[in-house]
Amino acid sequence: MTRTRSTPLPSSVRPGRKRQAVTLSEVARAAGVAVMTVSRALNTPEAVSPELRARIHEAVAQLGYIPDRLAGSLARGSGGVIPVLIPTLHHSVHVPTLDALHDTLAAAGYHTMLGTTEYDVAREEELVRALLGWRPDGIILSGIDHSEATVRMVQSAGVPVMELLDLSPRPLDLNVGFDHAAVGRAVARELIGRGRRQVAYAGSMTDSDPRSVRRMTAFQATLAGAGLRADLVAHRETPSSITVGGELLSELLLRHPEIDAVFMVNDDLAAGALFEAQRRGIRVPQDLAICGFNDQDIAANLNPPISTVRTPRAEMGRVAAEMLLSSLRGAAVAEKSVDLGFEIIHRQTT
Amino acid sequence: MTRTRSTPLPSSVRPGRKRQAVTLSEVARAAGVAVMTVSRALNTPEAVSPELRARIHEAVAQLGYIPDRLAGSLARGSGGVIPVLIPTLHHSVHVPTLDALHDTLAAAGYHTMLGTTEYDVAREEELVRALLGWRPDGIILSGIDHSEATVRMVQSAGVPVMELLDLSPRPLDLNVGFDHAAVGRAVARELIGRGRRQVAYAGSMTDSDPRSVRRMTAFQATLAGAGLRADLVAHRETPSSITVGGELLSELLLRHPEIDAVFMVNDDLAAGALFEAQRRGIRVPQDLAICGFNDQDIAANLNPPISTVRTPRAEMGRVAAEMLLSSLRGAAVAEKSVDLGFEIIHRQTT
DNA sequence: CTGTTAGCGCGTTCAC
DNA sequence: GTGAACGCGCTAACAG
Repeated sequence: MTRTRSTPLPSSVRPGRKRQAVTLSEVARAAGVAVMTVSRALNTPEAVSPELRARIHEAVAQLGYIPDRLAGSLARGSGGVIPVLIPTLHHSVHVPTLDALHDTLAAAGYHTMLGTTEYDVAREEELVRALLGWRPDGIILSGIDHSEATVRMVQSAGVPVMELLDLSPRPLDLNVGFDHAAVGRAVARELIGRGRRQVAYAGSMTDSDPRSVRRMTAFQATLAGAGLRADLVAHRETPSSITVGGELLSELLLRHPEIDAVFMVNDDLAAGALFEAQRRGIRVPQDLAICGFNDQDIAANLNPPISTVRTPRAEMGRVAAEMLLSSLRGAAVAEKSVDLGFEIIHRQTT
Repeated sequence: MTRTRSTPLPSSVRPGRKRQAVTLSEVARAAGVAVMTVSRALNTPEAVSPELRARIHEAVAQLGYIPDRLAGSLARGSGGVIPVLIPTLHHSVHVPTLDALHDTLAAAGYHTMLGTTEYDVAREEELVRALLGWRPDGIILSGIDHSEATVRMVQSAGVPVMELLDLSPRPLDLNVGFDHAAVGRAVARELIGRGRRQVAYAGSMTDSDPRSVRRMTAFQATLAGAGLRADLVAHRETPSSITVGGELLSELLLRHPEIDAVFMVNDDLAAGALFEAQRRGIRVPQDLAICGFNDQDIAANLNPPISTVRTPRAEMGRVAAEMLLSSLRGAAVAEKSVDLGFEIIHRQTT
């Protein structure tokens, strides 16, 4: 019994599968060469004689052949996809990171598969399970808080794993981010240092986002350590926005009219708080200091410009992608974990 | 000659391919059933007896088996990926659209492959060629301006094609967007109707973004049609931002101090222009009317709130994904092309 | 440099 | 309800 049919069915008549694309063997037939030669002409052109190469490329163009990456990846054992799991797209904070990630990976020929966890470890686990099915060359996770199953899966996937946005004391593999607790401490100290005594905290996703929790906890601990109240807090579980910022300040003012400073943990919240203060005739920073977070475009441009914390949002993406790529190239990555830091930008609202 | 080896090599010793993941047959062996039974237990559980199903699921959990989607897709003939090509991620205007798209597709079990064209049709063509290699179930393009090769490729891919963000007189297949020329006309008429006579236009990516070109051209034509100057224009080929908005207004004021209105084609530009006007003591809207575009968070919240154009950014993503999905389910889509419209939001800057 | 052989891991088909 | 064979489209390994 032979495996080659003397008269292969034309693809249009082939039963079952709904595939119709031009295949390698059709190109081979058109060019009058073996399948393998076409494969080589496409993947390692220098290994094929110029004449054949020309004939083959002509046939490829003629037929509009597009290599099947499913088949290629299956045969090769891996195929150039890298899942990127970011927290959310309902808000644009993570866009610069995603952008840098995608840019850098795409430039190296990798395809990005997008997933959003919405700050839910169960959802992350489900996504990881599904995406690992594509036999990715690497995987990029957000944060350092994962379910046990997630950890097990990515560890046994046998590919580089990047944990992004946060710093882990014990990374699964690669890790790029900055220290969110340190942000909380630094901002608290900054506000205290400038003479504030009734210091409030306002944020969104403070329950579900572990990084947010770490910032807040450290912030409160620092206040308490300085003998100040640490319970002046308002928060929402909705994405942040200018509008929400105004509402959070109103809420704070209603419950604690005595506050003289507030850490609004995102610049859009800070902007909203600033506008609300201006509507109420509260002088900023004289009556109330406002500090934002992330150093987004809006912070520097309002009047007065808002003090904030510069975070390495794009850098994290770029550096993470580069580390993953060099790990993929087999280079031993010197630093498995890198802290990209942050910086308090003092402007006119504190 | 037989195709089955009596003693198959353990995967760890298998030469060449660097695959290590647990396979169906390993699960089958562990559960003491045939490969096909495991496949069934996973894909059509009702076709397998409860006892076997239980044994199989146990083995799956035990071994940490994750189905290989490359192999599955290859065998099945298609595999649940949908490429989404958006213009750019260097700016967050397109994020709500991408978010809605991804959300809706993910909920239906499809995986999103991300591509950014950066307003370059050659780059779009390259991306389409590469992404079509994954034998996607559908494809989502931005805009209606493509290279001939792109058109040829997507048309012969035999899958639904969505053109998003703009309206085409002759869609390749599915189409969701709104009329950008109509926006230009409407804003020009609005400004003229409010008594403005020296009406300027300022935008970014005005050369490379065809939708931007259509807005500007129609805007200018409407001014000219009303007997007004249509050459009061400033633009940049960089992404828009608050800072750039201020710079564009400065440029306009330098060259044409007589302007009494300006259409800043993005809300961040409009915000920057407003701030710049405030710094210069120019009264808005008395001395200068400012109209933005996109109705982003910032527009409604500044003081004064900025008049703008509400565009259906998230709706486009949702509707497009839903249309694609119903097309995928074989439902004949009633309307191949849908205009989601726009709305001028009059606030206090015009 | 070119062709041949033997799978990659899974689903379809058709027997039992 | 279960199993065996066969092929999806492509590439690694080995001949020639």
